Amino acid sequence: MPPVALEGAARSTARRPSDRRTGRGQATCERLRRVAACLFVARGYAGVSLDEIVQAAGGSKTNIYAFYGGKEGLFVAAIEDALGEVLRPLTGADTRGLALEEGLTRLGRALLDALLTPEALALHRTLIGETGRFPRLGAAWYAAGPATSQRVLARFIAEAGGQGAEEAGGREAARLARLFHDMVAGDLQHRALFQSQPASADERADAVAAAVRALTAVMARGG
Amino acid sequence: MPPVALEGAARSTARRPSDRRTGRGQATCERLRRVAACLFVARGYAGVSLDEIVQAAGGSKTNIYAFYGGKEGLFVAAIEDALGEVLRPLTGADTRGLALEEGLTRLGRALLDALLTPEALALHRTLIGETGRFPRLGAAWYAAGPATSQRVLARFIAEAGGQGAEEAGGREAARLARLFHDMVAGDLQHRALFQSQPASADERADAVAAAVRALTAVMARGG
DNA sequence: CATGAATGATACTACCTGGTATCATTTCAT
DNA sequence: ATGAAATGATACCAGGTAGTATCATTCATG
Repeated sequence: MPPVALEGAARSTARRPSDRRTGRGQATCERLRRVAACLFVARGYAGVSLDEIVQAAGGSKTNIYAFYGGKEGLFVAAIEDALGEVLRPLTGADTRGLALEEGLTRLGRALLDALLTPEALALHRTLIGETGRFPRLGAAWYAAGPATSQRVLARFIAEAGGQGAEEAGGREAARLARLFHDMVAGDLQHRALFQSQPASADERADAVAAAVRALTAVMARGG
Repeated sequence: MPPVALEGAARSTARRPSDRRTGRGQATCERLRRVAACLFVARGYAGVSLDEIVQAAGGSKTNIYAFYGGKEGLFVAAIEDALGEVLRPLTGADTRGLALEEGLTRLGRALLDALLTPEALALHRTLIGETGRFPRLGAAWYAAGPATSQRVLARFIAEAGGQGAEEAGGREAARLARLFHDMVAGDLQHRALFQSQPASADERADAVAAAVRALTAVMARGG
């Protein structure tokens, strides 16, 4: 999946003196975005100052205002960059030809591993706090996160789902995917976000196993 | 459920010139906390200044430092106040004697109605952003939120749960409660938090119905 | 190589905010 | 009633930050 596009909003306020940009300029532009992403994700929008970003990345505030139009533009561009990375392991998982339970287990573990990464959790925290100021980012996060996960899961369920799933078409697979997604991620994600308890590998495996059993039960009985 | 106690941490930095407090003092102390709760919940810790709180609530910054020790103390006290209110409708729901599906439906709707309240969503957003600075508040939120919901659900499931549930004791009921909780709340809460789409009454009813069907399927088949 | 634009370093400006100090006013116990 | 303590209003301080301006330096292109 390509990174979600926010071009219009992000760049609208940016003053582009011209499109002739030096190679050096291009490089610092990207360096600023990368460094800003790390800092913003780790400490939130208000917790990072432009001076700090510049000091860590090189270049100068001149670049930030020329390229991104200001702090908000840089924030949007930086977060936008970071979004695509979060679910990489899930979207990259190969489940072709696997049996239902085996594939669900593999996808569930990949999902948990992706969601409970320190980076994913930090991004989640940062984003949720700024959804009011940057609604587009919130929508982009949902699209890149839960929506993407559910799509991947639904595709596999529709393929491997035997009896009940294919009858009602993709609609039913999507519903099952959402249930599975929430059963796998819900509680462990909450605990990680609020209690700072990382959830051991055993707990993750248990959660996935429980969700797999539950989903197969639902499918067998026509939930 | 009593409001979660954070006395030690919250008040530790507060300078109490003495315990003789005027009636007027007591009143403004509470007024400050109430007003601060509204503002903090709506706009986050960094988004509200002490001057603004004082201007809205009356009194003066002197009170804040005398009663709460500073901005952080006031924040903790204010959020602590707000926590108890969130799940009131769920903990107050009466499901005695109801059949399994009927009770689950009622509890599920109460849960969604509580979680998707604008105030609950705002509180969620504010808290998640400040979990790093105030870990105790994050834990308190989990205890007052998901943990409490799951306990209420588990109790009902253990009572009404017929065949499978009581065999394995409360352990199994707790597992089922967690699955149900996550199936009901997971996706709609995510969408509300990130997409600012409030989820219509129909969507809520559908989500609850799907979760109820799924849980009964799991219980019938021994998930 | 020369020139003008792009970039970098830096200083500066408003502005805001948490926290403290000051002093007038109110409250309450005696 | 009265005086000490609590409270309120206000001004002030120190620190920090987004954004702008300035000017030297570097780059790309003819």
